[in-house]
Amino acid sequence: MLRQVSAAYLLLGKDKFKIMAYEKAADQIENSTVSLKDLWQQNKLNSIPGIGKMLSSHLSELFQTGQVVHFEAILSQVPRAIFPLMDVPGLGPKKAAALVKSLNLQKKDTVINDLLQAAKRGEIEKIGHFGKKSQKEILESLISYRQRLKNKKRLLLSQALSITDEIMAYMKKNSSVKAVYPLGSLRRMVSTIGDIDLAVATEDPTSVIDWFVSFPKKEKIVEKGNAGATIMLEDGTQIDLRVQSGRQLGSLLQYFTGSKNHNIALREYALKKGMSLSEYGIKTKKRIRNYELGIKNNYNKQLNLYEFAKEEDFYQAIGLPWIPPEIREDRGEIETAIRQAQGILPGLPSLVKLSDIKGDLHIHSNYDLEPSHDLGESSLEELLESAHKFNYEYIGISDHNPSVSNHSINDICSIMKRRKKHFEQIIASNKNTRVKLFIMLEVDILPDGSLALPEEAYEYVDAFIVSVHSSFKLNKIQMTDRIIKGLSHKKAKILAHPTGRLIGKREGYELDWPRLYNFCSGEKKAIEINSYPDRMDLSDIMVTQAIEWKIKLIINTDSHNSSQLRNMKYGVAVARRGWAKKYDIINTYSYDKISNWLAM
DNA sequence: GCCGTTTTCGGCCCGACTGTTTTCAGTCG
Repeated sequence: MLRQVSAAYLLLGKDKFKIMAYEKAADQIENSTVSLKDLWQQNKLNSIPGIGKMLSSHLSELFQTGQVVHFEAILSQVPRAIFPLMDVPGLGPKKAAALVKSLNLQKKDTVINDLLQAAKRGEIEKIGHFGKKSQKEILESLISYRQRLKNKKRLLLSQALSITDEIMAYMKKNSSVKAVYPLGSLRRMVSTIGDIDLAVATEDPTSVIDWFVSFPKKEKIVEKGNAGATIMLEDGTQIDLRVQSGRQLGSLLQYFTGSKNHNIALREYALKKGMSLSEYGIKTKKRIRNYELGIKNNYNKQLNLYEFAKEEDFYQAIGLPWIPPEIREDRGEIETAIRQAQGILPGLPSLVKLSDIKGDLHIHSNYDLEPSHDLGESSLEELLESAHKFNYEYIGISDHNPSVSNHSINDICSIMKRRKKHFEQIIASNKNTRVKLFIMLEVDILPDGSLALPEEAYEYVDAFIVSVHSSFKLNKIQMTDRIIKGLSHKKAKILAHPTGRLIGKREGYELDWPRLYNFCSGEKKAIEINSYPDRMDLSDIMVTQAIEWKIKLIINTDSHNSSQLRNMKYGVAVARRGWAKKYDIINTYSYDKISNWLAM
């Protein structure tokens, strides 16, 4: 709504900075880690930067009455049909308004198709300031927009990384390419990736750009210039390339890593110190001596520009410590970095690293205990061997519980007993590894909150994980009661894939999170960060919340195959994005320490 | 409209690319 008002203001010729203020408020709300409605209820709307007296009163009105009289008055002065058009790449408020007016497009529900037909009939090129090329571009953009709406999807991080490997290998074949870096949301390790951003250091930009746009899997060249280019692959994925000389690489890496909001906030901060930041370096109004920037010999006299080959030096020049890419989201990292530079604690967190991880407690083996869900594909021996390669101290095998409908209580207990014995024999005879084993289980929490197995069955496990695999549609209260009840068993230590989301397929279920956090915090239950690429569950923002509640977190892979143990890096990425430190994550603990916790 | 350890007035991130202009406007990230 704020964006629509902003567009309307633009068309009505209002002050440019008022328009920007609305855009900024919209950005900040989108980027906010707390719900706007919660803030409103606490009367703290203007705790969001960019929302002041006026906007918070408008938003209060929205929450109270469902609409804002002032917004409606503004929006009624522009044709509504422009707003759907503004979602189409290449069309902004001005072009959308010109098209709607000239072609008399009134109906906002059909405007996309109406414009498409008009383009096909050749009516756009007749409008002033539009030409043949614009018409062609708009037509193509409309078609691909409709296409993408149909199979609308962002890439999973894992998918994006595999495409990126391919194109990076291709780029490296060009001898002018000195180095190539995956940047943007990829470098920040966001769970889903919109487009792929690459930077290349080179002294011969033209040849590198020509090479890039000749990538074999390219569907079309979206744009091409002196500084870079954009191509689109067959599946609609866009790849942006920027090229620059090594002398300016530091500022390019910084700029192209983003996020957009981080960069804006950083530039605003620097500007107050008289420094103007860009991907090329830093410009200052008056000549600053090198030592004031903390850097030597980086002043380019011809361009009146300070250049930085290293990203660390770029941050240092602004007076800040280097900020890890995963937390560059304008969620407080700049303020924290400023405080750190002033010697005020706590500074930026020392984020958990992949090498800190000492084990993985959510792994499915191929031992057939006749479960209601899927078995794993690898044997315990294979899993131990894989864990050994990662230098793990321990793993936990958390197979799905035996199906209840097909077995009597006695059957279940004998299956569980057999499995325990089988695992213990393997461990006893396995001389190849010192990886220790926890015999665990992943137990369904049934809709009424009871656990799937009878009490006697838990005698044969060290501890177990609980999770929800059915009845996702319970209401908030029922679902929260259910999970808390399930977690209340003494041996239930971990809540697995806590939101139940499947990225792009299923939203998480309704849950009273503060109540669950409070329970887990008090009862010392751990919440899982599930590393499975389409789960990534908890999300980064919820990791931050859980840490604020002093909840123990554990990063598991939910592997169904020994090769999936390597997915741990995705869960670690989520944890890092949520500002998790080593000791927020319990599988950084030694075997003894985690063993004690499991037995608690 | 928002915001403030140099400001309650006077600023507001910065640059690339495209198409249509004849020096720039619109859009994007």
